[in-house]
Amino acid sequence: MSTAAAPAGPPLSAAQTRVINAAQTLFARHGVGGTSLQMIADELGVTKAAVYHQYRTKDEIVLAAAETELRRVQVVVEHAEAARSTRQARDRAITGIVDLAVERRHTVGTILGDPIIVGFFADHDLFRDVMLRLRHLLVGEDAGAEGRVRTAMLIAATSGAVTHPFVADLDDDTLRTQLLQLARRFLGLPA
Amino acid sequence: MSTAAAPAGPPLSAAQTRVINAAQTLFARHGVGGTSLQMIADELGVTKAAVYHQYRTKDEIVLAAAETELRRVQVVVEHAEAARSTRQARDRAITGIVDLAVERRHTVGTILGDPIIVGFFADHDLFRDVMLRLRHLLVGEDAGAEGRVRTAMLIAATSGAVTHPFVADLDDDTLRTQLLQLARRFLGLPA
DNA sequence: GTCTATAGACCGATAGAC
DNA sequence: GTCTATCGGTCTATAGAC
Repeated sequence: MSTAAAPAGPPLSAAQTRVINAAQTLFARHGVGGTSLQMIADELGVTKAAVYHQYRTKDEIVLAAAETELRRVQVVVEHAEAARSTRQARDRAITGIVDLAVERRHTVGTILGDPIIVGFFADHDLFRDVMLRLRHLLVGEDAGAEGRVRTAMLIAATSGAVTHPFVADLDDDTLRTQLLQLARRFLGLPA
Repeated sequence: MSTAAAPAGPPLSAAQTRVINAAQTLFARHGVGGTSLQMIADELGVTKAAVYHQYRTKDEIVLAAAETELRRVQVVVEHAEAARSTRQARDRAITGIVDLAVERRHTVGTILGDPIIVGFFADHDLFRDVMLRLRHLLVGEDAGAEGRVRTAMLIAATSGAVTHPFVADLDDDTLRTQLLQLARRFLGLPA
């Protein structure tokens, strides 16, 4: 359905994956700027030097953590693009991002909203590519300001609502059901 | 229409207001954890000691910055509660938060989403009070999970969408018009 | 209300042994 | 791949002069 973009970087080693997982947890809890390499090392039970063996700078860790999150969205987009009809594609896209937001409700919102990561993504080719493809799936060919605002609202609503205190005591299934239903309605789709 | 809550704290002096304004700008750009007192002092053209003369700790600055933002929402809520009909009240609420989000599109999203500020608000009485009253205005008496998710989505969509790259090149008026229209539709109101 | 100067902890990052 | 030890710099916060 479209030329698949190359992955954002080489696959992560097991040790790198552990570093990124710890970093994402801490980024969500303290923000990117409030998370130190010492905290990441402590979370893993190793020393800072061991972390520096996997990544040469903190910025590399931040970028890898952001791209790991982005790649989850990329997978959803590519699965949707492989659908047989535009109706099914849109359905897969909306279900996929809702699932992702609920599954990662304690991390996704805060990480993607962090100003440092927003800055990293501002000139990030893969980020732009994935977002454009997601928008195409959700609202079709560029519908001007209305389509852009609508997509931005849906993405912000989905990834942001899951961290709101109002929904803190809802279990994952309830949250997912409600999010999906309201997201569909927002796009003017049949429930 | 309801018992007005007391303000979150004493009014700010002119010097304190300058500190908080500088802090909010930097929080939005670098995150709360990534903003130092030195950066705030530099932004104001004074030394750190001068800033410490206004606030005794960095936490006090963070809290005051968060409460300043919260109080803007409180003003919107109280103006809406003073309406003569529930229909007018809901209209004022939705218009007010959209206006607020657009007016402060470069700060509001990142500040209210920052994990450190989310933590401050987790046990914050005024925050809870204002959010509950806002929910009551938007979706009426507690409608269970559906009403909670709906309110969380609308708040996240409004405050989060304004920072999304998709809308970066839209002028304030266009953004406000589209946001308002889509927010109304999301609540099932006539356009 | 602003300054200089400083204390003590922690920051990101590196060197080199095992 | 992990460690100890260390570098220079920045952090929050305070003391005290003007």
